[in-house]
Amino acid sequence: MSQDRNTVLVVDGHSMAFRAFYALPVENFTTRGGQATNAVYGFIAMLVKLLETERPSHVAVAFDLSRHSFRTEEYPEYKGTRDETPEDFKGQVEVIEDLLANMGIRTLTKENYEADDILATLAAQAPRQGMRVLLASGDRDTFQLVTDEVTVLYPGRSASDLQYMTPEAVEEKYGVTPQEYPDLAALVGETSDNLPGVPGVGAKTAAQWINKFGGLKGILEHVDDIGGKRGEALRENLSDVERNRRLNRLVDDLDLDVTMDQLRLQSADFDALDQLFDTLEFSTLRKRVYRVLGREADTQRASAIASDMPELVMKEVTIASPETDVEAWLSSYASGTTALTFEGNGRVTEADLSVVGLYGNSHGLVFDATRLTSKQEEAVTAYLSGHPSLIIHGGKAAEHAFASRGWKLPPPVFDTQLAAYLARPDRRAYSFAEVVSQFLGEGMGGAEPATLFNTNDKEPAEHALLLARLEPVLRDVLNTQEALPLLESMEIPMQTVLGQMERAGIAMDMRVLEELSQELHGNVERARSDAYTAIGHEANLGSPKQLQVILFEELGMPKTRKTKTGWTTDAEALQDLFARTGHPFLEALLRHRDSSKLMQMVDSLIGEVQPDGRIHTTFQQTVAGTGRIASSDPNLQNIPARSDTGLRVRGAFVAGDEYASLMSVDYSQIEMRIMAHLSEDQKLIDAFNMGEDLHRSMAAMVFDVPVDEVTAALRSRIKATSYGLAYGLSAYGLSKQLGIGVDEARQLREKYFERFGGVGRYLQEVVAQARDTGYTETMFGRRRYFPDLQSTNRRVVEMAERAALNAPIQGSAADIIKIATVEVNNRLQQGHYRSRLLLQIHDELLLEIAEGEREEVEQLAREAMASPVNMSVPLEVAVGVGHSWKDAAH
DNA sequence: GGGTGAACGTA
DNA sequence: CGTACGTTCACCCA
Repeated sequence: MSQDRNTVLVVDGHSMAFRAFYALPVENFTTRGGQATNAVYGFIAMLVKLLETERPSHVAVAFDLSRHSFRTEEYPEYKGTRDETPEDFKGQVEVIEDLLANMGIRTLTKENYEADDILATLAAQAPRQGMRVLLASGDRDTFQLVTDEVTVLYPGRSASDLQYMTPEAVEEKYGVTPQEYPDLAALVGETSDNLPGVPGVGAKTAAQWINKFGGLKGILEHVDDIGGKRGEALRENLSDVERNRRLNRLVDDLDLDVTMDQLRLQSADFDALDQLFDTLEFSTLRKRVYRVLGREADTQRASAIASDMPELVMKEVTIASPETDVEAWLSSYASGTTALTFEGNGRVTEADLSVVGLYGNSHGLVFDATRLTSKQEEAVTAYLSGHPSLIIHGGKAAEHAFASRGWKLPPPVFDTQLAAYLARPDRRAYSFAEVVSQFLGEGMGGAEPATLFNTNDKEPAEHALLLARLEPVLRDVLNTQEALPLLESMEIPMQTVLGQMERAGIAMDMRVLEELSQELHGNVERARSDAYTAIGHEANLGSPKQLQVILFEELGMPKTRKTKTGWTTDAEALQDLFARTGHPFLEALLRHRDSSKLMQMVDSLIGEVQPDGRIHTTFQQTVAGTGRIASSDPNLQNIPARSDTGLRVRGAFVAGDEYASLMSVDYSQIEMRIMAHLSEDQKLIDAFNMGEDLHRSMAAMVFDVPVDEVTAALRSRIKATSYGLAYGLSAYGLSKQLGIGVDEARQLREKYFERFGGVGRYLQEVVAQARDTGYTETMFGRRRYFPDLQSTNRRVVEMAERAALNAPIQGSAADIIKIATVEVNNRLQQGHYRSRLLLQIHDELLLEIAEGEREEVEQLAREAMASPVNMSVPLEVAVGVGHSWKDAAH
């Protein structure tokens, strides 16, 4: 029986600590004694995160001994441009070494060599012992070490946000293989190492040459064949390039005086760690460190249990040729649950399918969808129409890709992408590689030794095997979160509907768009020339930097609110300046902003119209932490709805030729209703049940006046307060929003909570529970985790608190609409209506209505929308119908 | 060309 | 110093 493979994690200590040092503001990481701790904190946080997510069996941290190495011997200027090590950084490395020693983690150094050479040596050794290797380094030279067995974790935005550099990732980013990367680096140069490259040659050109001539060697052989300025520059700098290549080659055969076994995690000295953490004043990080160290035993047990499960293996992979009996393969091996992968494009407007991989019953099949015999193609068609139980990663994209070859892919029984999203909704990406890495703890190439193939042909089937192995792991995770019903009854059905909506697209009236575009171009030109006249010269009105010069230097206007880079020139600030100065430039500028923004939107919409006269957006099901759907390429969830001109854009979204009208169905105040239900605040529930205007009723309650005496001003104050609260608005924010004093805003808030005390209690409770359990939950059990609540940075904590308090509200609304969307679609299909869903805009569904179906569909939609859940307040729905989206508004 | 910040549209 | 998104532009860097 095969076990989980051992994994060794090797960290370049100096470079990762340095990254942390610059990523974390030292002001927030200083002990009372004045000792800077930002690098220590960032480094340990990064390490703990890796220990948690990757569960390596072996760990080592490599350090440079000094700046001096064999590289500086050859080239004394190596890394010569680096500034003196900052004062605050010194000493932190020693603290890190101290911590590591007491955590039971080996540190490694080698006289005359750099830490990266140690990484290279271990990366060469470990795979020979069947181990997987993770290298954490901020030095791009390590990319040359990447293989199927070796992944480099390279810091992104923050030190703990690591990119997984697999062979695929390196190739995608640089256009060359990991082995060729140092050739590229030699040509391009590395400023941080003081290694100049060929002037005028960037990564693009370098990759081009490498691919054309087959690496640096080939380039040097053909150096005279390269024309142009760049070729000349290359010839002039050959010695630099060759030197760069010598210096960036990592040494992978050092004698390190340790065996792999000595890199296993040793037992920690908790007494010593206690003392260290006390002086560092880390409390939350201490807990995380202890948890991950103490959990080591549990991990072993868990993997022991896992290895008791029947192991999925690959006995044979069939690469389809014209002679292959695909039908026989499918009936032998794909009658049970089958994992399916594909290569191609899953975007609806450019859908395309090339290679397909299947794994079922210990056997793999790979076929090129473009080269099947008609008999094989029919076999696949028949198979898919028999409702096979498929495991897929990202079913919507797969469905589009298969549709491009005329195949109808059934909804998967398990979608690992959606499952990973439900398990951890705050990750920004759910590529197959990342999900495999996170939940299987393996790199993409890291299949079982028994199933390790080196030929690329079999890769789709190997991936399908990984997919099959992923399924029970994710199923288990969702099971413990009780989120399996969310996957099966909400997300997977929703995915199918989203796919249908994407394929349907929405018809555009080009005449309206073109006319609007022309008019807006005119407006922009006029506003531009008015603006130039007002200041007597031209300028780029789209450049905040130039605007700041004009406003605050030339015109000497009072300074506005600060941003990170200067002073804001946003619309609100400009309005304010206009009110104070009345300068005509401001008026023209505001007009220009408005018109050009709209112009850009209209022009980009025109460009998005497909040959069928419709726009096909892409709905993103795994990007919003709260569970909402997002729309992109183009985003149809932010089409203007307020200003008059903006509304004319909505006038361009129309019913298609075969249809009679568009119908908009939306929930009224769904988030407030959810607040009422979840908080069980009787007064708020009463306000809804009064059946009158909600904000009016609430205002009457707060200000203690009869409903018909509520003025528009009072009503809008309460409306703003209500919505603000669901977002965690402060008294300060409320005062700004309403244009009243902070004291007055605070009084309003207090009065509000006097009347609606249950709401305040509920909101506090949500945050308290999030702090306690680490997550919030929607009405349907969708979780969102809030690790930032444990941050030492007050701002970060407060942001997390606001997000936490909003998550169950926004998330429950998202759940309800998902159920309603699926339900509307089901009823439309069961009733064999031609009318169909086109868009989902958070609390609104837009439908295309066939002639004669309007009334029945309205009835059906109303029922479906009201059905998802029984709450203590009714779900109210508003319906509008018209030729265009604008006309369908209500 | 890639990444970031400002600004702004929606719910 | 209000949540959740996506897009655009300018700007800075390499």
